[in-house]
Amino acid sequence: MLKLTKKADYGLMALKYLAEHPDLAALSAKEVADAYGIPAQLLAKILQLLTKHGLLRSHAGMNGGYALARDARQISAYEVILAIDGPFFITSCIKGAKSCELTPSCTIKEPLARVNETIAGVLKSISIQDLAEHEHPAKRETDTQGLVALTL
Amino acid sequence: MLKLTKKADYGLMALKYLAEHPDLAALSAKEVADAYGIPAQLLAKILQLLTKHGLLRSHAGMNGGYALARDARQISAYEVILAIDGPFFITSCIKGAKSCELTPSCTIKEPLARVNETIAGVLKSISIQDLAEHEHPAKRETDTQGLVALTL
DNA sequence: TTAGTATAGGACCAAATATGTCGGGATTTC
DNA sequence: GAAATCCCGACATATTTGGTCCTATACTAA
Ligand code: SF4
Ligand code: SF4
Repeated sequence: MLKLTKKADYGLMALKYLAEHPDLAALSAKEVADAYGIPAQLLAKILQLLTKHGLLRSHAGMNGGYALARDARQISAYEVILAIDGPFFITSCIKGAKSCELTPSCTIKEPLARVNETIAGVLKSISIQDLAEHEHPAKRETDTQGLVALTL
Repeated sequence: MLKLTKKADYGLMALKYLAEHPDLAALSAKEVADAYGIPAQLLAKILQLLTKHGLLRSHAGMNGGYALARDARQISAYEVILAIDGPFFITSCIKGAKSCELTPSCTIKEPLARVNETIAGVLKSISIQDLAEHEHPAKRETDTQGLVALTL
C-alpha cells in the first residue's frame, strides 16, 4: 500500500552512491552492493534496468561498471521509480484500462488521478543530487522551490 | 509500488457515497456495495474497520447501516488509508525497526522520510468532501489552499 | 589468445501481501 | 421470534515482490 518497492529503494541508493563518487569512472554492481549489503545479483538487474532506460551508462569487462548517464541534478526520483517499477499509478485503474473492472461505475478515479499527479510531481522535484546532499539538514538553498501545487 | 490498495480505494468510494447521501440516516454495507459492484463481504469488513477507527458510526438491525461519524469535511483521505491499511510508510523501514535490515547502512532513509511526510501531507489535505465535490472541475473555491511544502 | 572480470538477461522459486469467501455469533427492529 | 444487519476470525486464492541461478556476451589486460 503506497509503499516504495525495495528495488526502487535499492536503485535510489545506488544512484546516490554513484553521485557521491564522480571521481571514479565506473563502479561495478558488486561494489555498490557490498557497500550497502544489497543482494548483488538483484542490484545487478536493477542497474541493468536503469541502464536500459538511459539513466546509467554501463561498461563491461575489467574495471567496468556503471556511471551516471547525466548530471545527478538531472535525474529525478520519479524517473528512477518509473524505470524500475514501471508506470506510476496509485490506483489500479488507468494502466491500460485493465486491473479494475469497476472503472465505469467508479466516481473517485478522477480526483485520485489528480492526487496521483501531485505525488508524481513531488517525486519529479527530487533529484539524485538532493538525496546525496542530505548531509546538511538545516540548509535551505532554494527558497523559491519546495512547493507542490495540489488542485483537486 | 506506491499503489493504493483496493481496500482503501473501496473505503474512499464508500465514504464518498455516504457523504453524498446525508439525508439518509444510515446505509447498509450491501447497499453501498451494490451501488458500485464492490464485493459485499469485503466492503463490510472495510466499513467495520472504519467504524473501529471512529470514522463511521454503525447501527445493527433492520434499517441499520453506517453513517459518517463526522462532517465529510473533517475526514481526510489520509485517515481513511491509515484506518484500512495501517501506518503509512513509503519505505520498508521505520515501521517497528523491522522489515529492512540495512537500515543502519542506508543513507537515503532520512530524505525519503521527508518525502513520506510530504505525501502524507497531500493526503491529509484531501477530505471526503473534496472527493464528493469533484463534479465541477473548473471551480476553485479555496485559493489559499492547495500548496504542499516539500523541504528536502 | 586466453584467463578473468563484468554486464545482459531469461527462468525460476519462495515469501509476502492483497483480495476475496465462509461461517458462526451478536444486536436491533418489527 | 424472525429478519435484517453489524461483528469478526479463519480460511482460500491470486498477485506481487524479493531473490537466486544459470548461461551468454562484452571487454581488458597480461
Ligand atoms: S476505478 Fe475507481 S476503484 Fe477502480 S482503481 Fe480506479 S479509482 Fe480505484
Ligand atoms: S532503510 Fe533505506 S533501504 Fe531500508 S527501507 Fe528504509 S530507505 Fe529503504
